[in-house]
Amino acid sequence: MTTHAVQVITEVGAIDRPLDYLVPEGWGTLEVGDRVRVPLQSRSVRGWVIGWTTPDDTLKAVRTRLDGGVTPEIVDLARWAADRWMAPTARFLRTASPHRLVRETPPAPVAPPAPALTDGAWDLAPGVVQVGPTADVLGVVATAYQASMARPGSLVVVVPTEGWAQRLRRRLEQRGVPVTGSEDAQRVVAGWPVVVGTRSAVWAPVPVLAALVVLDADDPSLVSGAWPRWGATEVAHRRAELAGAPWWATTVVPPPALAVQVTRHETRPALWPALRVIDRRRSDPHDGWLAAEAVWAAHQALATREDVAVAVLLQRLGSGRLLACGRCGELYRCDICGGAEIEHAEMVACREQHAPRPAFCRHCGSTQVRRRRVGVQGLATAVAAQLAQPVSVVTSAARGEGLERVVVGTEALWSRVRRAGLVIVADFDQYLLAPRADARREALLAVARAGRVVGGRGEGRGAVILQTRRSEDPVVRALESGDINGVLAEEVATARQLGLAPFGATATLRGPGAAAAAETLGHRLRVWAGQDGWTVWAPEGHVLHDALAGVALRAGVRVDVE
DNA sequence: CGGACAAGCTGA
DNA sequence: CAGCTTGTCCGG
Repeated sequence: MTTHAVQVITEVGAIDRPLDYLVPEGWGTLEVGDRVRVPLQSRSVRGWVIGWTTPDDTLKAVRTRLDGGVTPEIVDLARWAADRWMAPTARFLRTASPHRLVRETPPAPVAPPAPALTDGAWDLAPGVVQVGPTADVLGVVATAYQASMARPGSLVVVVPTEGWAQRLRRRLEQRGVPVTGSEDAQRVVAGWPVVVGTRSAVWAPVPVLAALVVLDADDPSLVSGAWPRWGATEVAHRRAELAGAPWWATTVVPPPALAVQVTRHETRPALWPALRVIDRRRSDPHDGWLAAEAVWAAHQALATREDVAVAVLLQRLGSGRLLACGRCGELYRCDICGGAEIEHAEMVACREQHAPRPAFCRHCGSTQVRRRRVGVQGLATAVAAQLAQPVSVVTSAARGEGLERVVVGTEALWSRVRRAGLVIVADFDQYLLAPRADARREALLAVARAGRVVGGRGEGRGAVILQTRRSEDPVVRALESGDINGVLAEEVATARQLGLAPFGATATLRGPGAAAAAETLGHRLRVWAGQDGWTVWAPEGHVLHDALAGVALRAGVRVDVE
């Protein structure tokens, strides 16, 4: 059968519907997913074939056929994602399409048995596996590789960072597995047995998908930072479903939406780091930034480790402000939300202004207030003085060349420090009291990341020190025990109560037209104003979706579907 | 997105 | 009423 006309999605995102074009005589067939150049008014734009249609002599003809197309399966996936995140299909097709042109395709090797890998397989049924932070998840990859060998096609592995992808590729190569990066378009299109890459790798246009793995599925870098805010874990789930392929995901601190999908727990206390909690209400107020016990532990680590010995973590840059009682050391916290209170005129109140009140300590009644200004730079100076050691500062802005043996920084330091003898979380309360819904999860994640750097509990391993004024907090208690499931269950319960994902759906409207759109939606759904937009809530995803259908993709309104 | 075209404003 | 800006529409 000869194909005479095709439906094309163009790169012009604002159109976001297929336009029909004739296929010139003698071209043979165009396939779904092929890239083409087509005329559009006076322009010539690129696009993707997404289907066939009946020819009509009013139609214009396809100009040229281009390299670098995708598979029909990816076209389906992109259309699903466009619906899910209310964004143009072309956005996702572009993410999926090879960036460099495919010249010639080398034949892909056949996936060989790799005993050095598969002997370590965990033998898990497909699903979401909760693991401890220091677990070696190569066992999950091995399980998936074994499963992929029993089927035609490629195993695609998605990890949060490029560094992790490189290390994983090296380990797989050493075990005799033919592996390629997702950026190597030639090999991906040729159907290499294993493809490893970061977020966008979930779109890798391998000819046939045999199995899929997402490692650290809860990592925020698996969600796009820019609009549309699509998440690789959800895309992976859907892609595996569409392809009928098994998929695995690992998670250390699953958010509620992922926690309810966990099918297996491979976590135990030994996989969490050894923890020391220093309650600063009970330590000497003259100690300075680091409590005496933390200084002592730091000197121990410096004496026993050659490389980076001590990493001191502080969550935020200059902006963090906390009030504490000048007499008993109790923190000023909101009665209603538990968030940190800061000064507003003559009163103190949390960031949401729930219950402004005069400044006095709830614990001891003292009106003596100590203001604590928090910043990495100031902390670094103080730590250098306390330890009498040179200190490196690592933030997302400032990342020096070589590192001293003591490193002070924000979360950005994890990208520089892979091993350390000791991690000191200078002010764990900044996590616990952060005015955000997932503050407790972030707190757990911070310790999980620290754990990866110091190792699990055991002889000769490092430790994590938490400096806090809330040693009785359930999060601190859970981390001490090495079992966070109680806290995770609480988070799920809270999400259920508040109607957060997966028990409800929210989207944020931004841009000049957002206020008007929010006004209209307010008749049917709950709508409230946030810091930089309007949040719309519905009890179910499809209700929200139907309501937003008229708003999304309209000029002046940008919709972020969470 | 970006071109086409209509409607509105300005100056002589 | 030419010449320019601003807004709305629409593409195969």
